[in-house]
Amino acid sequence: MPTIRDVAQHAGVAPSTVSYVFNGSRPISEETRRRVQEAVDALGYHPRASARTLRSSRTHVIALALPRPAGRRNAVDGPFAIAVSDAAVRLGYDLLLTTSQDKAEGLRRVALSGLADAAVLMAVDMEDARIDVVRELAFPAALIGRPADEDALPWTDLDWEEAAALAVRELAAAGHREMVYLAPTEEEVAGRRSYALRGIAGAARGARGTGATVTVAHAVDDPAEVARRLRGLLVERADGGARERPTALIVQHPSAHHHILTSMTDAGLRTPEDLTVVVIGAVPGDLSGRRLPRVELPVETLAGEVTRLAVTAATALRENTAGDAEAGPRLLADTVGHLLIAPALLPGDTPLTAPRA
Amino acid sequence: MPTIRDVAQHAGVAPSTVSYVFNGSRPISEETRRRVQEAVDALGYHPRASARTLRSSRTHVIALALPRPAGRRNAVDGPFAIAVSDAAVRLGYDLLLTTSQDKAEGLRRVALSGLADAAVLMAVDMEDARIDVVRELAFPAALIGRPADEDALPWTDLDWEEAAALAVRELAAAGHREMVYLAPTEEEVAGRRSYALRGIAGAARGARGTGATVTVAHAVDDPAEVARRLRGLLVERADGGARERPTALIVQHPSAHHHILTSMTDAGLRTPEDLTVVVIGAVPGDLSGRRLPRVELPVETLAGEVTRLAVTAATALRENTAGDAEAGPRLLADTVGHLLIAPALLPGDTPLTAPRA
DNA sequence: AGGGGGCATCGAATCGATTCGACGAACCGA
DNA sequence: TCGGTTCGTCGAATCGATTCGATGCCCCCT
Repeated sequence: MPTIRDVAQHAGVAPSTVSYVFNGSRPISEETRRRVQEAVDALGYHPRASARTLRSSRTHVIALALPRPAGRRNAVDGPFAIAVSDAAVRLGYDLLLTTSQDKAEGLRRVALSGLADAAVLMAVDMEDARIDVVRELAFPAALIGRPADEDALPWTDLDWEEAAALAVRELAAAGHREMVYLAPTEEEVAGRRSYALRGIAGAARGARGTGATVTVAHAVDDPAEVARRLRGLLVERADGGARERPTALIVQHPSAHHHILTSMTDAGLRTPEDLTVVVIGAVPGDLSGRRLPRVELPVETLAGEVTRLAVTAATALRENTAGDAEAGPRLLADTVGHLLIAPALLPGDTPLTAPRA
Repeated sequence: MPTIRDVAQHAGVAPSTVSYVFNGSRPISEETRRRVQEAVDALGYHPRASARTLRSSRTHVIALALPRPAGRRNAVDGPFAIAVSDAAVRLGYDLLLTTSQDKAEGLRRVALSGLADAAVLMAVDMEDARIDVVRELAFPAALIGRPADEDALPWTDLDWEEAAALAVRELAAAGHREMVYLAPTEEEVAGRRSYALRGIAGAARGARGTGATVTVAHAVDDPAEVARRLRGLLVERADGGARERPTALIVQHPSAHHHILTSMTDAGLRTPEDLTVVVIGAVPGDLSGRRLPRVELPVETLAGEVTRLAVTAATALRENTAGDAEAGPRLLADTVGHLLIAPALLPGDTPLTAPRA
């Protein structure tokens, strides 16, 4: 494998000159540039990433920290990982995928061994151990998901609260009085997953002042069990009919999106005849069955923005901490900012209007 | 950030001694080992990956080459990527995710710049440009998917042909005479995707000698269109009833798995009353609706094996080419071997037996 | 004619680990 | 007591780039 010395020799210049040709940090004459380029082509030269990194302490790699709570499979992790990778490539970075059972361990190792310039943190909890890790190490990072402490690090997220509120408001405006909010699983709520708590809060907020009532139920991964819960809420009516029968269902759990129609069929319910169904957080292009009204999760947008935020943080840290050891943590704290994506309620094949009175 | 020199100084030994403590390549006294360990803990030392790599030319990174044909979203890519990452971590490697529109470009860059020790290639076509790239560069690689040239590189795959044949045979044995094989999309067949071609071939093979007839139809991503095709094949009967009505449906397209039940509902078909449905290549735990009889795609197994193959190839190449420049390509050609996973037909909630005569 | 200032390039130091040859000490057998 | 091992450690070279100070050259202005 040829090195920069070989190229220099072949072109009749010094190695440093070849380096300048590559990264343009000093002026180079057109003639020299051409000769170097010829040598590069002739020898098939490609710079060794490790040498480059060792000297310049830049890796051109972004780490994606993907926590993997044992056994759980998440429908959105994969698309997100791929979208972040695409975004990174567009910005001239490669992506290192860090999955570890222990949420913080892999991330700490990657940061300490200098494998990446910045990190993107997925599936953020309200209080997330990884946030403490990157702050302690003064490692540039950006989050997909809105943490409780909004000023700790740059982040971007869909405005889940407004998404849920929007769905409730629109359904109320269309005449629904009783709705069911099928929220993420109880485990996710107990784990203080940001999007789960905010979605539920938004549903309550959206109902306020409309006169509509929203009952929160929790999803499970098993379609049959979802069907059973739906039946309990919508058909058998535990309260014996003291309240009106719900006419709208809002589904936030990603794994339930896939099979909600099947679960409804199992429960003996049809849409839109018996129930208007709105999906929140649908992965674009991933909707099973008929196109339901929905708020999509803007995967590409979020991935693009979070990657940009991470790169910006890395750049800011590199440029502003030269010679100032204290600047790092301070900088990460108030750098770069946040981006909350406003939800849009997309129409489906079925209307929002309430089923017959 | 402390370096190996700082640790050496703190422990009162030479840097080389610290290195030996870390990677155990020479005997170290218990006393020295303890002192070094203390210094490491006291200073919070962690070796810099780039320096390590530069000197030893080992990265402890595996690249995952994930081709992204523009616009197509694949339900299995994400789970595979995550599973390969898990497997890599278990073997002491990190995973670099390489997605590029142009299938070979990212891979070539990663190999040439020495970012990884080996590559795992996903979504392999029968003839795949990336195979030529890694062979040309003598870069250790293993494939998920069975290429036409089986001896070019190590690979592992589900035996799709046998999976389809198995499903057909079992259905025939249960009394079905006419079946529909809902295969991957026409684009995938035209692109010579390995699993698509082999599945279709297997369906034909499985029918041989059983007296059963298998009609191949192609899936599409749009559930409504799938419903229309099912109706054409199973209800409206283009041939005007010259043949018996199909009683079994085998679904191989991963995106159709999600919504096959909804599509059937739309087509006015029920299972098992009207039609026995078998799914091939289901992602474990991802089945929507009732648990249909199925051959699962052993994602964890395949990911684990392909990672092992890639690491083995890297090790073999490193150990056997010392001083022998010609050995590389030759070694990759006949090293390590293949692993074809035998399919298992898992029972669902519904039996395989034919609907009423 | 002489001095000042850019421009283009060179040479050498440097990043932080690994690895190999050498060397002192301890131990063994003859 | 002496030569030969073995064990544990050291020192120095090395991997392949980047980066900075120095330098030569040409041009322009006074």
